[in-house]
Amino acid sequence: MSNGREDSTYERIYAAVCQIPVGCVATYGQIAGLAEASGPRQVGYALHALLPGSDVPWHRVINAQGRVSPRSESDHDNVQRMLLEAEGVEFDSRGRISLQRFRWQE
DNA sequence: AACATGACCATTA
DNA sequence: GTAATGGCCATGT
Repeated sequence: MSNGREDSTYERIYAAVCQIPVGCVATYGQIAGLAEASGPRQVGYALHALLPGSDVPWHRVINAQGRVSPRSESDHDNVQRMLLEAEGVEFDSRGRISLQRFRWQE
């Protein structure tokens, strides 16, 4: 455990993900830049560690290919697509998102 | 301390 | 357009 205030890299990543507006998506590399993370790998790692009981919209984070990243369990990726569709994000016939239209641009 | 793993990205074929 | 390789760094054993 740690003290009440966490200055970990994860905290910055969570904050960046929370900043993503509804109906938009962001890539791991983009989050890494906003969160000042050392690399996109740590973003994915942070999200994997945050899964249970988090108010962070992790489903709005996708990879640079505009696709949902395949994680250990195949169930979760299906959920992510459903959540995005519920927020207004449209998927391609192959389950791909048009970054040109839905990518979060500050 | 070292090794192996991981929800990635960019380049190359 | 897809598939494969190397490099990035933090985490757990």
